[in-house]
Amino acid sequence: MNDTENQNVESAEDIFSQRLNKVAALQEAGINPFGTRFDGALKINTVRDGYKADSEEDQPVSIAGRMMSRRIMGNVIFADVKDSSAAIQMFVSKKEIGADAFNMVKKQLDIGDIIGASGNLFVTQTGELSVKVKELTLLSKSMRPLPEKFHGLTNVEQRYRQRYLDLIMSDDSRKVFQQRFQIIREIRKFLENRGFLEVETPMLQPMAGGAAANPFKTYYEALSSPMFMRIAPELYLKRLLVGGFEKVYELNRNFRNEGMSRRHNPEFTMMEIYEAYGDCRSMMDLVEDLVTTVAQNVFGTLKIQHAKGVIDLTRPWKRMPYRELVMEKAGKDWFELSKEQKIAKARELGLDADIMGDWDEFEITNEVYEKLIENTLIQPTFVTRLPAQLVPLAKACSDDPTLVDVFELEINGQEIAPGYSELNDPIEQRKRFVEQFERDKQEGDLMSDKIDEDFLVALEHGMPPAGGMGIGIDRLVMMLTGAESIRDVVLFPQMKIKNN
RNA sequence: GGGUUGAUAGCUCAGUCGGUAGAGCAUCGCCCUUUUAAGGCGGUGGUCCCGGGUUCGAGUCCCGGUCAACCCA
Repeated sequence: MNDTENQNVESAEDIFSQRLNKVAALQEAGINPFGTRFDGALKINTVRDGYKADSEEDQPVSIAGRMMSRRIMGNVIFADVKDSSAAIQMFVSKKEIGADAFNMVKKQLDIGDIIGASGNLFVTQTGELSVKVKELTLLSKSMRPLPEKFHGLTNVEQRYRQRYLDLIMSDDSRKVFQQRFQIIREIRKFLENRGFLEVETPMLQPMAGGAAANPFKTYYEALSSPMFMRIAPELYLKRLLVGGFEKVYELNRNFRNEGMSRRHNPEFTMMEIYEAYGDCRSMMDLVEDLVTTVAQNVFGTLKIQHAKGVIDLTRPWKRMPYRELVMEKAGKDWFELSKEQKIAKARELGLDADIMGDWDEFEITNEVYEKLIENTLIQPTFVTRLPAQLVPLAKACSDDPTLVDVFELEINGQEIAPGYSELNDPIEQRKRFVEQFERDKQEGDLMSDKIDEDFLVALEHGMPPAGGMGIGIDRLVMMLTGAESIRDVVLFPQMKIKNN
């Protein structure tokens, strides 16, 4: 076989096959292409920060990371290496490391390989801080090519399905997730400092209660019994209030068997907080304090830039009764209008009134709220005193039994957190469960086929008055990072299975 | 569930009126000791998302489907 033929055979191979050949060649040369532990590497940002420009002495460093790009200049190679903290340029010269090692780097290494390198820091003619490599160790051969270096991975679908590539290529994307987990850490720290206990309650439940949502259904073989993935931890956390835990929270996954959208993922992270002897006002104070502390600690500011403008989290946040917001939008006399007049007015306001014929009046009012008011609440706003029909698990307002003593925190036109003065009257609670049960049965909702008797028995033993609150962590992260889609703050968002 | 838009090389994208499938990056070979979206010369690489249809001929036109993004419910 002559040289030309050899070249053709080799070049006809795809990239994966070429890399298999390189792996074989490396093993032949006694080099493990999938290396082991590598000690002594500094984080690259530490290396960069530690460089002394005016020093005459050698500045030896050791780094480890992924080779992101490479420029071969004959007998010298420049390569950019990136770790979780930063990137730095390596300078590899034949003179420095010898012909064999140099040829290994030139012929057997690829962009995407994970390497360890040690050498001395210096600055190139063009002013780039670099590591003059004395020793280079292959830590893991990459068998597949990285996305294009300049544009990165822009295919949205692929960024979600192969998140690791997105994380390798996009500093912005990686930063959002680092911020997400910082936010969660700061939340835990904040609550710890205020004496809250983080608890864990069942995700696998015999009945999925605590919210109005469709659960995922599964089956427990050992008990021969259907089970549900939880839609909320609420009813278990309240049992803990009965049990004497006074300040508890849970921060973990909920599951709802509903559609996916820019704002919904079927599994999402929820935090619920309960404080005995508090009410929804103590919860408003708490969440204001919590969110501003977290924003300040993670982002160093209370002003968050969004597509629609700047959200200013500076306290105190606006508190507005629901009815006043509705009257601002739909007229002072809204609540005196008859149902027919309300429908006419709704039509006037631009809503689709044709579908409202068999609605209750509170539903028409709520349509006005949801369609015309909620998305205008960009700056943090506590919407308070909601109609009792909308919120079945809260205490009534002492001065008006048709309203409940709750809030919904709206920021950037989205509901971030609902908070309640929790219902601790077991007789009233039972009444509402029964009403709900009857209503669902009429509507043929098969999911709520029984009442949570265990929970009612717990309440009947006495639950202290309490404030409770839920925060959708994904939406909070969206709000704080300026993300427009929940898929940009969830590492592995749910996707349809793709058959090739 | 409905509407709109999209899917072409590993990645980023062109592809005209229906007539042999293109570029840049990556990759392979050669040159090159301070580059940094390095450069120069020469190659390899395609289930044009899938399945039908129209046509002498389909990446392109028509029908059905899959996946995705956005909007609406």
